[in-house]
Amino acid sequence: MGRWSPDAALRLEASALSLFETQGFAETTVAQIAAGAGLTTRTFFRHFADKRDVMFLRDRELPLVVEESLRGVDAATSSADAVRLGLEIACRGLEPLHEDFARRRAIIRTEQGLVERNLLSRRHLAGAIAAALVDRGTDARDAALLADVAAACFELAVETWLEPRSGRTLVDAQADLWRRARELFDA
Amino acid sequence: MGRWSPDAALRLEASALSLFETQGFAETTVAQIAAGAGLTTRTFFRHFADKRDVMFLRDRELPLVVEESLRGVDAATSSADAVRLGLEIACRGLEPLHEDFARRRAIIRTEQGLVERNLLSRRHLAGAIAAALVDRGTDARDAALLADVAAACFELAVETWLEPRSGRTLVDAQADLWRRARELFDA
DNA sequence: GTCCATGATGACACGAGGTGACATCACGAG
DNA sequence: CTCGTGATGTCACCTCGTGTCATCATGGAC
Repeated sequence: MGRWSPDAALRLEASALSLFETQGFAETTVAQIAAGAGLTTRTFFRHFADKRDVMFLRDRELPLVVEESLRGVDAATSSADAVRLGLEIACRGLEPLHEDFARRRAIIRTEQGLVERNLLSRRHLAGAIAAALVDRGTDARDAALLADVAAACFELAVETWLEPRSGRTLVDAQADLWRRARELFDA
Repeated sequence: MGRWSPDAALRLEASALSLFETQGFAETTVAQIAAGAGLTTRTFFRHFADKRDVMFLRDRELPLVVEESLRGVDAATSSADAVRLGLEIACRGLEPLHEDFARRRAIIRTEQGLVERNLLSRRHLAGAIAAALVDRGTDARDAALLADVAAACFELAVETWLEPRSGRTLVDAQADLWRRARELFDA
């Protein structure tokens, strides 16, 4: 590997998060972020595709986790239930990160560019879900539809989960929304 | 108003579309787009927030149209059916624009930044739907969920509609997906 | 122990995106 | 005719993001 701290990306993320919180996203320069991590601008862009990307480091593995979880679900389960269960398993691992998610969410909300990037992150999640569904035999079009709905549920669940003093679990909020979706369709 | 052609934005859009098709998005400069429309770079940014935005000029009024359509639906109709019907009405107006949508979609697919921006456009649509639902008495959380699902259906319907030689109507594809979504939930 | 391949980082130059401030110029109202 | 208005042009400027090459510590080959 090399002698350099193996956590350059993490240091950059911490520096960015702190600066964005105090000065705002637009008012913060990539050079400042890099300096805060003891690195240079050029190195920042070796770890992140662009300035916004530093806010989504933690989201990179989520699609992989969900895909993995989904593969572990009994093959006899219906597509819809499989997605619900797979997502539930993945959600359990996120519960301890509540504080971190809340900080990042607060920043994301302040900038349209970050909202956009968050939507892309959500789409990557939907893509992973759809891929896993196709692998277990679901029709491609159905998989895309179901994955999109699932990603929407996930997003709204996160929103509820992060509400100050909501006291609710991510898994719980997720299950609730899933139930609600079914009711809305039956009505 | 002034003597200047009132269609500066349209000229810029046409110039951009043409250049993106021949050279690609990344290889095209805002200065080139502006020159193609007989304008300057500065003027481009008076009409569009950024370089990507020029591809979404036509999407600006869609949320308004959908919101309008949704308000016209009988108040006794269920939320889910209201959204489906409102979207169907709006879709009818888009049918003649098939060619235009296809051109833009082909370009959007080539660039992640444009895909992102397209997701934001879709979110604006969802926001408008949710707002209209809340106005007719739907619970806010249910409205957000339903609007997100509707936007997902719309997106996938557009995708099907634009498939070469699909021969399908946008309204038809939309209805089909809506039906499919219900079936997937019941399974 | 020495030498070398490797991989992360630094240094530098540069094009392009995007904005603020001020000038310009044609039109319509009076 | 004059003046206000609104869209555009001009210029300066900063930041983003990338290509390119140099640097330097590490681990393995010998």
